[in-house]
Amino acid sequence: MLEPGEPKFRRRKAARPGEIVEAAMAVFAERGYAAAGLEEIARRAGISKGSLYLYFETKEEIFHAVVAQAIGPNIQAIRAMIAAHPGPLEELLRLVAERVGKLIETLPVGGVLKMVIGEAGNFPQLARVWHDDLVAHALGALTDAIRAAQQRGEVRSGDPRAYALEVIAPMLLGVIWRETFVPVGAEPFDLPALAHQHIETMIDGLVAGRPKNREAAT
Amino acid sequence: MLEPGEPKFRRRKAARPGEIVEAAMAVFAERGYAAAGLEEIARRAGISKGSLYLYFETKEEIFHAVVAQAIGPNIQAIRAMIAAHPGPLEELLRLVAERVGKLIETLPVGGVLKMVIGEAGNFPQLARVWHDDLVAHALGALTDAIRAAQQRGEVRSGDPRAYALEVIAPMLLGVIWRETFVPVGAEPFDLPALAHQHIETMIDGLVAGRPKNREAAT
DNA sequence: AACTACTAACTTTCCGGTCAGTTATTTCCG
DNA sequence: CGGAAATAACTGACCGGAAAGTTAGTAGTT
Repeated sequence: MLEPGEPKFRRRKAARPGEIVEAAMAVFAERGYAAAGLEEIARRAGISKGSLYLYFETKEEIFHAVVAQAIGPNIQAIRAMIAAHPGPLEELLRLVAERVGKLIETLPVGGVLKMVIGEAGNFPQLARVWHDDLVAHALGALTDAIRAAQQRGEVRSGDPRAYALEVIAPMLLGVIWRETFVPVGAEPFDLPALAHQHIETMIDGLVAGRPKNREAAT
Repeated sequence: MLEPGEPKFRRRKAARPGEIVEAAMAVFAERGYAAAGLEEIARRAGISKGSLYLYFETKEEIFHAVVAQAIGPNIQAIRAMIAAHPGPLEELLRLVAERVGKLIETLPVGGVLKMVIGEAGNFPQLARVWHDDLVAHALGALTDAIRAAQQRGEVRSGDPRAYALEVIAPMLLGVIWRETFVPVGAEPFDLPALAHQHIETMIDGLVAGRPKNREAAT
């Protein structure tokens, strides 16, 4: 099991926190906060439970780090989308669909989303951070873009914030579906295809003075 | 505190199970499964912890009862909608919007939804029941209606199951929003209004050979 | 040889579950 | 009809296990 010259551990102070957060994200996503054991997080991170406490004070602090880490890259993606949206709304929506469709396929955002939803009652400050730093930004940017398009006469009237929710909801629910029901035998959704189809539907429903597509594009 | 003739408890065998399930639903919805304490459930139900075990074997059984109870009335609502859908798709969609918009305002379905999402990893059989008995029915019925409308040439081509998800997603996400982010200060959505606006948007996007609304209706 | 990242066994706390005893209610008998 | 005996709904103190958190000592590293 252990080679003679093989040390039974290595000192790698710098690399530990990242490894711990990554392992914790996986376990939290699978089990939820309460049912996630520190022993298992430590095992997956390749260290002992005691070592966790060299880098984090409590379990809750690990949880915070996981949520914070899940926010970071997404903020980047949102800023990038905002920066690229001066054109007509159609373009922005298609861009959103493509980016979001790919993001949710790759990043483990689904598991974290489940956690935040499930633990919002127990850790309100966490839900607040997630909302203020990520969700409100994303929804706000989209709302602003839709409101601007309305003022240009490009989009029908109606609550722009509600329109923004309508745009992103199927993708998010698709992620939740994948995490919740697919493991118990439900038919999965092709998320990028869903995103694409939904945006085309919404464009035909939203955009004023535009000939409707007869066929949904591939 | 206690009047002389006032008994310190009453024997009300018949009424207990319902009261327990109702109290448990509230606590589970607030705290999630693991963080919900039997002591608190008992307190809110007006009995002692020991009495819980006169009516349920384990905590998990209480949890199952809560989920089952949350499914029941919704199944009724779905069957009613299916029964009333022979007309054109527009009518069905408006009916769905109205029913769902009202259901989610009144029933505590949001809390249960949170639970099922959050605990799907720990109780797969629960997620399976929820899916098979409720979600798959609802989505399937809507998918069938959309597919039929496509065959009548009433609705554009595309994956009908994805269209069904697109239709219901904003309402569900609105409920999740209310349960997750509104308590920490997020702007709430007017759910019936959201449902109505979304259906009108989807109709304009989905239905073929139909003049588009210029204005979103009230 | 000094330093400290790291481990593993330990302590503490909490909570689901149990049970012996208590009290409201019903039944039965005088 | 009234009071005592029987019944079972109910309580609350207790138990055991699991998991968060601690620490004394070990072993890589410099």
